[in-house]
Amino acid sequence: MEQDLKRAMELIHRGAVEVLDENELEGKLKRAIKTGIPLRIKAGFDPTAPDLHLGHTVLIQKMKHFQDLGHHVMFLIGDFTGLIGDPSGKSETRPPLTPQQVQENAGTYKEQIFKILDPEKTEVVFNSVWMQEIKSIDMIRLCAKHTVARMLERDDFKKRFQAQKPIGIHEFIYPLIQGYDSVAIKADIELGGTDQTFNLLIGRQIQKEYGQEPQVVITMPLLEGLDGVQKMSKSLGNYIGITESPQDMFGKLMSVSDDLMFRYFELLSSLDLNEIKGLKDGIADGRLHPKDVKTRLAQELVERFYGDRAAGAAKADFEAQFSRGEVPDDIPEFKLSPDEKTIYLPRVLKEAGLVASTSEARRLIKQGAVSIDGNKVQSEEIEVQAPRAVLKVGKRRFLRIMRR
RNA sequence: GGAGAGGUUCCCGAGUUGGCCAAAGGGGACAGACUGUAAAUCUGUUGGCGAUGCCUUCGGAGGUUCGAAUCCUCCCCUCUCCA
Repeated sequence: MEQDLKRAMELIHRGAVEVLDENELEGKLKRAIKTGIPLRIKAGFDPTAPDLHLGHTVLIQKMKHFQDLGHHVMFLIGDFTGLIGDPSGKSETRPPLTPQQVQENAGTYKEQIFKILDPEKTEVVFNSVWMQEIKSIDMIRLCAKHTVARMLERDDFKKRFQAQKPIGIHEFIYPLIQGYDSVAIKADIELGGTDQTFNLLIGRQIQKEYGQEPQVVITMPLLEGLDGVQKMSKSLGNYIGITESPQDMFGKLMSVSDDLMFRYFELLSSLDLNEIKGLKDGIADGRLHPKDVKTRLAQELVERFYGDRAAGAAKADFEAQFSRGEVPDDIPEFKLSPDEKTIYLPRVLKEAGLVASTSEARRLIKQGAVSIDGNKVQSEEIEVQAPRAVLKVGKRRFLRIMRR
């Protein structure tokens, strides 16, 4: 019993930022071990963005830990709260998703999360199920359990309030509903990113109001995106999606800064902290080259989603393209008619989707960013003699020109 | 309901005695040099168009004018104070 508890506490704490409250967690775990009744673990997700990225996996890995410890993991899809949009300053009330869309998104979610979680042990729930039924008067009673002053304690609201930015009343409802979800599913523990701390804590309070034992809140760090500063998110475009190709995943990982690489090691890899420290020291005293260490990270993560064969291939492709400057095999093609002797490059680049506009193409040509078969292109109108030629724009955009 | 401030290009933010404004500056992004597709640094680009010009942009719709982001009218939205 002591052994089990210790093991559980260790695993649960790995990577976690905060556990509120430690004693309550221990109490719940003890009870679960004693009675054999698993704890109910809640984690909520937005219904509109079923494109999971590595940032999400930090949380999903933690869910997995609980699963491994034998607890009941509930993957909550906030299809009702999704209509409000989590307050972030720019979010707005969103048009309702149709039941079909919700189901589709849920299906996509499942495909993705089951790369990590055990489908047999994961319950997927939708908060529209109980929120759809709630009566207006009950909604108002729910609102009555919180005050504006306390709502304004939330960092995001506080900042906007002080900056005189608009705050919609409906945005106050979001945390309340999220809290009510915990009541509805009788959550013992809720997991979330540190940005969710406020919402998660409201869950505790609301549960108490409804006569339940308050959930334990465990927050996980937010993974920085590729820029190394802002949190990884699709809308910022600084993400690595878990459904991206092994090549893209590998390449994006190789492009992160050395500092960020260690953050990724810490939050995403399965290496223990001592090993990571060893790598860091190795680089510091020159025994290891940072690039090799980064390669190891990229390989491990690609392997997790695609297996070692694909990871090896991704690595080989990467080195061929960037270390040796070779042209990748799998590049888009553009077919010329046999009588076309010269081509107007901006048009071709635009039609092939390598640039957004002919103006952009012209600028890039002027800047020396475009080459054909390794030779820099000087003019917009070029002759193509060989039956096939490779156009390159910047470092990673390729196009094969072929004759029909 | 009343009074005031404000809505500018991807973002922030100049510009409102009408022309010199496709619109300063910063950020981001992209490209070039240097490299390890790292960081840092330096340089350039950053509405569209087969293009020394033309077209579309400054919350929306009209109007004044040879000419409007800049002036007038109405409308929409945000914030502050008062009630």
